[in-house]
Amino acid sequence: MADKVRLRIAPSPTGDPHVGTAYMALFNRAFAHHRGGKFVLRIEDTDQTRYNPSSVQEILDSLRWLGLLPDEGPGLGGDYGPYVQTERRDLYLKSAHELVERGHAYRCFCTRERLEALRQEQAARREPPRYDRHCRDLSGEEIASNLAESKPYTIRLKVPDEGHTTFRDLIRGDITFENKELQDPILLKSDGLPVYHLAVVVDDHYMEISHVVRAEEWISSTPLHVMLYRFFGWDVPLFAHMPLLRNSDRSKISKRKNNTSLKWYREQGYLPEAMINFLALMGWSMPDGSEIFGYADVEREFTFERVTTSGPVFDLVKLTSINGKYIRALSDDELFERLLPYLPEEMDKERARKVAPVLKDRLTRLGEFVELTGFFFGPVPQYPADLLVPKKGTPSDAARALEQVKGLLESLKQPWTHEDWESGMRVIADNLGLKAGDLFMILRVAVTGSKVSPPLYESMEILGRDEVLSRVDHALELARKAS
RNA sequence: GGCGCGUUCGUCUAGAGGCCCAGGACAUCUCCCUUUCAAGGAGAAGAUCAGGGGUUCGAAUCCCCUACGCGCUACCA
Repeated sequence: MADKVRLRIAPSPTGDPHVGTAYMALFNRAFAHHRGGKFVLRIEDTDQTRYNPSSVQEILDSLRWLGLLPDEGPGLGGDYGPYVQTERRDLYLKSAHELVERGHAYRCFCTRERLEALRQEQAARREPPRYDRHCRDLSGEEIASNLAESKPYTIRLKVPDEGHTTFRDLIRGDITFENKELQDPILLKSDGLPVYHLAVVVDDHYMEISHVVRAEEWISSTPLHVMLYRFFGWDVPLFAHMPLLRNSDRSKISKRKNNTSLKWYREQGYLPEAMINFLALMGWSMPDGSEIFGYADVEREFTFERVTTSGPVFDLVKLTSINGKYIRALSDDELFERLLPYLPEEMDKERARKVAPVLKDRLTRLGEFVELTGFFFGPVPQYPADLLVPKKGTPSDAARALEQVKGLLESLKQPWTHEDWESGMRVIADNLGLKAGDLFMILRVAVTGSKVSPPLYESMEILGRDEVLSRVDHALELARKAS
């Protein structure tokens, strides 16, 4: 066994970059780098029907965003390329035929129609669907004549019908399958492209992958892979099957029941470091029990012994909570910088810079900033007059209060801070028989258009005297009309 | 159906025979702080460790059975 440590992720470019890809990238990369090895990206695009051309770039973009870029891969260089499977087809073709020559595989001329009919018969008889090995023992003449007629064929593995295959999983221990349970799977499709099982083994061998770390869903096909390694006469890598991320109903995580696109998380304003932290908590834990930690910690501490065997539910609520913690840990300047990509072009950036710190404790995603701060950047949103009315009061109470507040604010010159007007406000409240809180609430609604807002003092200071006064005027008018 | 992998608070998990009548985090609830909402602080509630058998002086931890969940069972990956 080569002493080099090389790990890989092998996503299919079939759609949006998947959260599961990030999950696997995290642990593969952390382990590889922990051991001073390499982390490789390989694109498994042998299914042309599901191929999506923009996908490779998006996978790369997402990995870069998360800080999980591979050392080798398409567009990244490396000595084991090409890193895209369709560019390696000759290798699979050659390998498959090599297996045929050695008697471990055979050409299958069965048509899809025959296979389909077979499946239906089996279903009708309530038998498990499996290939009947129709072409396994074709005579030399039959094969030759089929070939002469250029009948399309696939190549199938000749699975021994005796014995069993065992492999060691670094997370789960030894796993054994009876060979007779395996069908003769197709290795090479009739279009000459390999099926996953062939491609993954050939590539992992030639790319000198030392540890195959992938999702649990691959356990069932691992004996097949092990068989291939042996038939080829290659060293078998080490395997580790990570638990499968789940929907809340415990089924395998899916687009229908979860946001699986990394693009979505980025657009929503989840911080990459929060994403990593959350993903690392799925099926793994720090030896010291800490729950807020970064990629460097994972890289330093990762071991397969600490990986859980049961599939964790992907809980957006917890992710969001972690995200909030990371946002709060940002300095004001950092927060503003991070916010920039989420702000509309026409937004006043200097004002946004002042607003950001005020929002820090209230933001759970960067993408929330705009909706939470609209009143800072445009007119107050429409609100009904009775929003201004104190709990046990009337519209005319509100109007009276606003008149006095207006007078107070007008008497102040710029620049102004809340120290300038706060005591005056309390006097007004006293005079009107209002609680200070009630009066502040009237002002809050006048200034922000809502009973729920960022802190009043800071908001007013950012808005400035003139803007606040005009909003108070507007509120006063509203209250008077309603009186 | 067959095969495989799993099963500790609602969720993520700690736990590798006695430290556990099970600890932490998120969520929930209460209180404090407070001009709202948050944030922060302090508490509460929440798991007969899936169930049943063993092994052992002693089991969440080891073994067996059952149940349940999930995965695979494609010329998808």
